[in-house]
Amino acid sequence: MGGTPVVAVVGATAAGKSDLAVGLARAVGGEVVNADSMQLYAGMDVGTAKLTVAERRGVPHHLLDIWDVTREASVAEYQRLARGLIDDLRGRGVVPILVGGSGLYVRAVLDPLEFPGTDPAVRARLEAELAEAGAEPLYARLAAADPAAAAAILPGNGRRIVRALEVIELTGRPFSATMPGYTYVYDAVQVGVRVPRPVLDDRIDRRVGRMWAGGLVEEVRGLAGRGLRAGRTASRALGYAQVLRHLDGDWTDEQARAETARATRRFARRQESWFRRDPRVRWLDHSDPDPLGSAVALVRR
RNA sequence: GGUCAGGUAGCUCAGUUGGUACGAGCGUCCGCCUGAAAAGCGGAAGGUCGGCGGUUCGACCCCGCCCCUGACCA
Repeated sequence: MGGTPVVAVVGATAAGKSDLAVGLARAVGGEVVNADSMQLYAGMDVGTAKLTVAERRGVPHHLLDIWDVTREASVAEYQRLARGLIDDLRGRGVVPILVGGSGLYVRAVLDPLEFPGTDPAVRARLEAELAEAGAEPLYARLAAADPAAAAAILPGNGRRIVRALEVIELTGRPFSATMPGYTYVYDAVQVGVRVPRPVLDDRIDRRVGRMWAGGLVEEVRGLAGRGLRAGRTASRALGYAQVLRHLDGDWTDEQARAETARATRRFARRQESWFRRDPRVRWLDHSDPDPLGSAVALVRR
């Protein structure tokens, strides 16, 4: 604690986080730290609505384009990078402005989350078992080994069951299946950006339209040549997954576009429910005539 | 004007040889989320079964008329 605060701009996709962050950075002497899991990938620009250099208006942006699309994402790795960077910025008296809609990533930075290690071999073995036998037997094993974790994880969620079993096997200790309380590890303030559903849905629609007009299909085609399909995380990104299906002949261009918009709307709902839950988020009122001014006030307190 | 097909959840459609709609997918709303998180998992709310009459102990399923949609014939 102490020193410059860490600011986080959160909210659903297309709500207007990026622009607000740039304005905020210019107003309080800050630099932007990306907290969007997909903008970490180099080459994924159009589909992630990454700000162009011009749109960044001179504000340094960190943690963009640092991963190759073939690499699998990792919250733990992101946490290390982001915290290192934040310490660095604060040391220089710069206000770190974390911006992104990846809720878990934001919490991994601001809250005391500790990620137990991982082991590719163990993981692969459990995943193979999941694919072959389904979640039931794995869940039964988890229930026996760690009742508390099993109680907190739904029986059908193979993904979380596998991770829990992996942690137990690796550490010999129970898996913390529930999030810690809302406690900051830094002096921090989260600014929430949100707009009414109908407005958000409309913005999403138009944004997806702009992505298509802006060459998303070409971007994906290019990335496909650089191994996008082999990227476990990147290949599933909104827009990218759908265009890949289009390129594979499963969907028409129009279907891919419509599916992208639909999936994005659904994603935005999940983001809202994630951030809405955090009582510390200071939401900007949609009708606020001067959202930037209000955000600056929240930061300066 | 005539023939045929069809009118069941917001949408696309199942379904009951007459006995309280077993509905499904999508959408909507809500919740969960500790190394894939733009991922993954779960819950809920929605139906006068086109309208009116009739047959029947009982009709969404049978009969009649009407309305609407589509195709075809004139």
